[in-house]
Amino acid sequence: MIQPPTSIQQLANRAGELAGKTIAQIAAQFEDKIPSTLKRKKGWQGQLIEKCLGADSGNLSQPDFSLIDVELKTLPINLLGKVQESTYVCVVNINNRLGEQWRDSVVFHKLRHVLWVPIAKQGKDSLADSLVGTPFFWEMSEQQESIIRSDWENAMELISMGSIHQLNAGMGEILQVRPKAAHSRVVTDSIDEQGNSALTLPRGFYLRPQFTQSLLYQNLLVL
DNA sequence: GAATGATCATAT
DNA sequence: ATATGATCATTC
Repeated sequence: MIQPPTSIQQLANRAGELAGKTIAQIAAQFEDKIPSTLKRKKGWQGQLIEKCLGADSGNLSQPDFSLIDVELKTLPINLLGKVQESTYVCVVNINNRLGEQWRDSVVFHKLRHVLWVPIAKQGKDSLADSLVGTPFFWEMSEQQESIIRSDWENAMELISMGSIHQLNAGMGEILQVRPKAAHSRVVTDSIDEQGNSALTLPRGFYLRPQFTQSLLYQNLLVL
């Protein structure tokens, strides 16, 4: 068990050690068996990096490194540096904390300061050979915040009106809302437009790949 | 090929 | 049931 980092510098040092290593090299330190595919182990890579860096928040709704308030995100890319997937941020609070302010939201706290760890897959199924790129820190700028805040407020507005059924992945310039559940029959409590209790599919907030791609380009990726 | 909706594993 | 870690797979 690696201790949680007590300073940004300490985290930066640890993260820097990962650059240029393969997943196999990193997993070897923990004697972890590498899955042949992520098909049934979708969170495996992210959790491996968490272990290396000392993330201590478990599944609490707070940034991964609790002592320094930094969130960790792995960023799947290809060898050309192209982002391959959207980035999950957190669950959408559908029937809880309605009326909360942006700066008190989980989205804001998680995205305020993020350590991105790019991971490049070599081929179609070579997890072990995947290369870790140069990790980089990102602090949300005022301009970025205004867009993300607006995306968040628009989504929360619909939900508070009981119109979550109108929410779809096409909305939101940077932050979008998509299903987040074990399968499509899962339901969670919500309210309908008449204010009555209702059931709906759980949703999550995600960052569009276009946005994380721009962050990557701004940070001179070196593999 | 990108984007949306669906899904997988695990911890609490 | 709901939070974490996400990617898969079908549709557009």
